[in-house]
Parts: sequence; C-alpha cells; structure tokens
Amino acid sequence: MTRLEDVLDRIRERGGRVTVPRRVIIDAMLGAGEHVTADDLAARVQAEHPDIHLSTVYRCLDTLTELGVVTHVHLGHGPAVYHLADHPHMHVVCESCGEVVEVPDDLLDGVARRLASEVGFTLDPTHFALVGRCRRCAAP
Amino acid sequence: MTRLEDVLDRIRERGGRVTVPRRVIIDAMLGAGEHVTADDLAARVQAEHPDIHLSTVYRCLDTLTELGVVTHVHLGHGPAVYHLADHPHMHVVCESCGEVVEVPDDLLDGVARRLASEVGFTLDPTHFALVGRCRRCAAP
DNA sequence: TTAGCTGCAAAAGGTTTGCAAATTA
DNA sequence: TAATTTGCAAACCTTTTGCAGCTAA
Repeated sequence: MTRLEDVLDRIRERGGRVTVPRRVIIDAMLGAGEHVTADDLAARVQAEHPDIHLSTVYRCLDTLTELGVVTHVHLGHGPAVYHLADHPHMHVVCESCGEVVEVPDDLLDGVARRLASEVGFTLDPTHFALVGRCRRCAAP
Repeated sequence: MTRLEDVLDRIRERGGRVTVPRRVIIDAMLGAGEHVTADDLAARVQAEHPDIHLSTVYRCLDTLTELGVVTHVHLGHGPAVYHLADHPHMHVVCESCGEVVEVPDDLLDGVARRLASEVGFTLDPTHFALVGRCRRCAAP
C-alpha cells in the first residue's frame, strides 16, 4: 500500500520537484481505483483544482513514469490507463464491453521464457493488455 | 496462399459488392508484406489510383474485417496494422525500435486455458501484440 | 536566482463521420 | 432502379509541443 509521502520522497530523491499538480495527481491516483485514463484523472483533479490542465496531467504522468512510480497499459482500442507501480500485474480487457480484469503478472512467465530463447525477445508483460471476451460477452 | 479471386468471391457470397477500391486494396495487401498500416496501404493504392481516399481505405478495411478476410492488430503505441486473415498468427513488437515479429498463434494456448478456467475469459490472441524489447534494443 | 515546472493554445497522429455524387447489382 | 459505396471535408479523440510566465529549491 503506497502512501503519498513515499511517492513524494521518491521524486525528491531523484532530483525532481514536488509541485502542487504532482501532489494532487498522485493523491487522485491513490483515491481512484485501477485503470484510470489521463482524462479521468484530469476530471478528478480539476474538481478541486480547476486550473490544472490536461496537458499538465500528461506531463506529470510521464515524469512519474520515468521515476518509476507510475505505469500505463495500452488496452486494445481507446486511451491508455495509468496506475501506481506498487504492485505489478497484467490486464485482460474484454473487446466487447471494455471490462478490465487484473491478473497475476507471472501469467506469461512461460511465454516470456520461450520468446527469450526462441526469438531473443524480452517481454514487458505489464505494458499491454491481453484482449478477448469476458464470460458475459462470449458467445451463445 | 490466398488469391485475389478467393477474397472477391467471399465478398460476393456474403452479399457485399466488389468495387474498384476493394479490389485494389486487397491486391495491395497481397503484394505488401505483413504489418501494413491503413496509411501504408493508402500510399500503395494511390500510386496507381490517386483518387482512392484514405477514408475509403479505412472503410474497406472495416468491411473486409466484418467479412472475415482481413484482421488488424494493435501494436502498443502507434497505428493498427492490417493483414489478410489467411494464416492466423500473433505479433510481438519491440517498444523501442518498433520491429514486429510474427510468432505462432498457439504461443498463448496454455495462457488461454488458464484464463478460460480461472477468469472465464476467452482470449483473442491475434488481436493484440505482445510488447517488449528485441535482442538489439535489450540492454547493453 | 535559476533550473525546472506549469498553463495555455495550438498542432499532430490516427480514425471516424455526414453528405451528395457515383457505382454496383 | 434501388441500395451501397465512394470522395471529400470536416470532426473527433488522444496525446504532444512551443513558449512565456511562475515557482520550488
């Protein structure tokens, strides 16, 4: 369970500045569930701080990603979703209803090994989502 | 190895019309390698038929997808890539240099089984790409 | 003080859409 | 002829960027 102060400390450690937008954005991520888009985040943040611009949200998310405290995932279509990098995991998204499910990050360990030895490819399994159909949306 | 006529027949069977843009686009896909973006395709097509518009390419690709003769894949960032649906396969893309590698479509069979039984999720493994780093781009 | 941020406005990249004219069956 | 499809222009959505002013250290 990540705390705001831990993240701020990390920013300072790495020579970054602790600014109002950064503090507020991280706070919003702590408050939000998983799978927040930049736009979601901007809306949450702007409820209290209307002048924090969407482009600032993107820039902060970038910085926080470089600092290793935030990650994003590309679902098939649609915008990327962001979350704190406190517990690595993969995402599975339903291509029909858009539901996103979290699954253990070691799900692809076997595949990663095969790819490494057969194709020389180092998998980055938390950076993309598996796509398919959830129980509700699958056939009959 | 798919032939132009097979695809055209399929369009007719399904009640679609065989138009110049559709014929030319399919032909371009047969000529192109794998991993063509809509934009690539428009450029190829426009070399001979300058008035086939990019939006027509998108619309034809949509139709052809519904007819089951074309598929597309979302690489992490960047545009989707299209190919004929003649031999199902997965894609692995390097997040650094963008290189795309084709891998067997049964690579995720084990994962698909686990997801089906544990989460009730039916994987659609050819609709997204695995992301990571190719040998050249992986560390030193 | 000054390097590093932010707000704003504008653009860029990929894709979709409305509509009238052209084309297929 | 009637229903689809196309060309074009314009919109859309997500993300990025240039720049002048602001702010944390």
